[in-house]
Amino acid sequence: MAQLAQVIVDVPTMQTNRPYTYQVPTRLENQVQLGMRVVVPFGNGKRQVQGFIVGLDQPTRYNGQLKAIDALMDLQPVIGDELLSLSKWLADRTYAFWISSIYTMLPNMLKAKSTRVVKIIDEVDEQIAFDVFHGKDELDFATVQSNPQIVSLLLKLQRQGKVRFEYVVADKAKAKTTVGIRPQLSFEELEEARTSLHANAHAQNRLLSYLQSIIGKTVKQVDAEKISGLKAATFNTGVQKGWLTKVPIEVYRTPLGQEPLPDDHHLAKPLTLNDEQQAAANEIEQAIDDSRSRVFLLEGVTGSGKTEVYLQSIAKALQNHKTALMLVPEISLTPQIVNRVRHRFGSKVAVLHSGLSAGERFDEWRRINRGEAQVVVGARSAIFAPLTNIGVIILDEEHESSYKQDEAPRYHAREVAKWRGKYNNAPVVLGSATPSLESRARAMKGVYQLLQLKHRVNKRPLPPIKVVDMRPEIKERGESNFSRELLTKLTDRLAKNEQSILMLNRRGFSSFMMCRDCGEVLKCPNCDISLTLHMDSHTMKCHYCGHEEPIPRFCPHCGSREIRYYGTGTEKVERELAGLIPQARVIRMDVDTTRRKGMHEKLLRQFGQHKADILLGTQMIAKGLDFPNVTLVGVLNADTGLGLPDFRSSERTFDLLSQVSGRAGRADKKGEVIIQTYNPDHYAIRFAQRNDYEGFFKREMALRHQASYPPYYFTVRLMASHEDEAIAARAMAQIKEQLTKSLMPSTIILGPTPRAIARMKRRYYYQIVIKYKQDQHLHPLLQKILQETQSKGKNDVQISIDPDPQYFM
DNA sequence: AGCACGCCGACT
DNA sequence: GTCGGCGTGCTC
Repeated sequence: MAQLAQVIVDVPTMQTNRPYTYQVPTRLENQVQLGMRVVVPFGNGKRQVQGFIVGLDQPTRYNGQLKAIDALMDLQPVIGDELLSLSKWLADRTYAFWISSIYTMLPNMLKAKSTRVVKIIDEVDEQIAFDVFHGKDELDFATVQSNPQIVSLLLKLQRQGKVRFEYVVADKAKAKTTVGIRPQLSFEELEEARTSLHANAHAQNRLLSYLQSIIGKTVKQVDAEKISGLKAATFNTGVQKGWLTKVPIEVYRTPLGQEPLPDDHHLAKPLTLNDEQQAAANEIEQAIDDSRSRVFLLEGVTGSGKTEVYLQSIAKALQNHKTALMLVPEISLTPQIVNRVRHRFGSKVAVLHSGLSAGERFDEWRRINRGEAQVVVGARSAIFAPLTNIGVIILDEEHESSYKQDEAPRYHAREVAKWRGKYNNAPVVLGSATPSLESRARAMKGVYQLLQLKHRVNKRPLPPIKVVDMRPEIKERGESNFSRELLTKLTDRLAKNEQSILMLNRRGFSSFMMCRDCGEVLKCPNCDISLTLHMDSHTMKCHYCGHEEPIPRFCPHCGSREIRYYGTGTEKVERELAGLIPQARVIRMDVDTTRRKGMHEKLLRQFGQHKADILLGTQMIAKGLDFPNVTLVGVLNADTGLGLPDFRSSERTFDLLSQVSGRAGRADKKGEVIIQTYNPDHYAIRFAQRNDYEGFFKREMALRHQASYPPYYFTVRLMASHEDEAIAARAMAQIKEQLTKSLMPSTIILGPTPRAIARMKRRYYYQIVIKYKQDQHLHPLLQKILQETQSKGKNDVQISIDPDPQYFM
């Protein structure tokens, strides 16, 4: 009986989200392996698609005629056993297509491009041959697809049997190569060739000697030229005479500034740990030794030396002949941290981040896949690095929301890390100065093991934080982003030739209403969550329960007319600053000034070289920066984030303020922090001012408990969209009915409500938020809803599901 | 996704 | 009568 293979095809729809069975042709029987890419026929006609082998020799219940695999795209599997089962789990967990989660784990280059080509097989009209086919005998269908006239013409020609549609699955995965030189003859034969040379053919004579010295080897031509001192032309002559051949040699693309460091010399030595660090490291290293899949929460204030604990844990894993994976939020994946790891572990390190080109990314991936790199540092998607035998997984800044992917598959890197930790029997270390409430709560329950670093390595106290109330400022001086106090301090730093960092909090740029007199933010009477301004309907809406009210003219709290929506931009602030302190040199860092590749690093380098006095930026400057000459940090608007319709808004504000405060006074000079706010008494700001994580945690937990939010409840968000608002709304109403019928009474269903941006890309969005403690009906029910509402075209309601959403907006 | 099949309106 | 519109259903 013929060998069978189960294949997941690259057709991301609900209907095709399952393996299809194919026959393995005899010629491929010895080569097929799980996790390889294949080209398979799929559907009517001659359509070909890329697929992945996810099973071999499993019985099939399919009664129809099986088709055969056309070709294997790989000699070695591109997904190992671990990642294969992870992909299945991921698809299930996040309600994504299996094929989508497979692609999420792989570099883009492994996604083959499938093109349709129209080939002329019989004489066609001259005019058509010229106009449509440009005189050639084939045509890329994609180039004419949008022209209905040409499309129908081609279809007509197809019916007449004059043209044929063909499919080409083209692999984009190309290794970069350089020219290599290999002697073609034996030592004696080369010697023989020497005798027939002209007496004055010195170069050829030298080439023969050189070739004799590299018998049986392949040398890059660039190196060969350097060593032998010969020119390219001489090597070409050698080829002509049959002395040598040129062969491609695979080389890795080297990202700029990431040239491999040699392993052998002056790798940075481990630093000496203090008692607290040592205690934490001991626990982690013990777990590595014992191959225990324990989760640790490493909670340490800024400057407490978490990174050194990470590095020594990685060293331990390597010592045990295992590999290590370290995740860092993209935003803090700065050369500073990367270099620290690379200087410790040299060429064992592979780095994955968004700045790499597709080719560079593919090469780093291959280095890992081949076992040439044992330490991986990267952002979110690096959690899928093809490491085997992982000894430890580290997530730095585990509370960062960027660990959650906000498009399908909507996975959280922390959850994937825990899965891989379990699979590999390896500990997972979650590190943060301000752990997420979820993680900290688990640590309190003993689900995670809490490791605390309470003291800073240099024993320096954290900089004092002053909160400035902007309400009287505005009253006395009118519109300004700068309080008198902040201006005075900035001028003072300028005089002392010290630097300052100013952060403009861009979170919450969306439109909410706040009173400039009393700081009151307009909230929903039912939900205790800010209302969002909807300009289309001229109303304030609650995105949780759907409550709606007119835009207020007076503050409902103090009656002031000074209630308006809130927000400002870095550019505006920069202009104001130029007017107030014209002599200050300012570097502005936001999405606009850092869009170009390498600009981020360049601006930071300039600031580090003191080419500016003030670094003005958005959240992107809150993390990881370490400039010894910075003695003042100012937060222009601490409270914008508080106005967001998001139950995590306080947590995020607390995190942000804690982070940015750590940027001041890193070295010997004393630092200080100014926080400007309209809500000086808000607990997130108060606790941040006192560096009191513990206090914040307790207070916030109480609020979450009271309002039934995570970590007391799990959440899922369902979204439906349609061009017709009524249809989207109706679909959601029906879904709600289904949910209410089948879910447990303790499960809370909120909505449906229109989303903050109710209309996007000409579609209307509605959402339902489900809060539950445990409900075994939920998962199967959501799967069922997805199946039933499977959209067959843009005329159908599209449903998407977001487990553990980061935002509810 | 892409393609075929199938059932209705305006044309060589 | 047929060409082609897009609703429906299937792809091992």
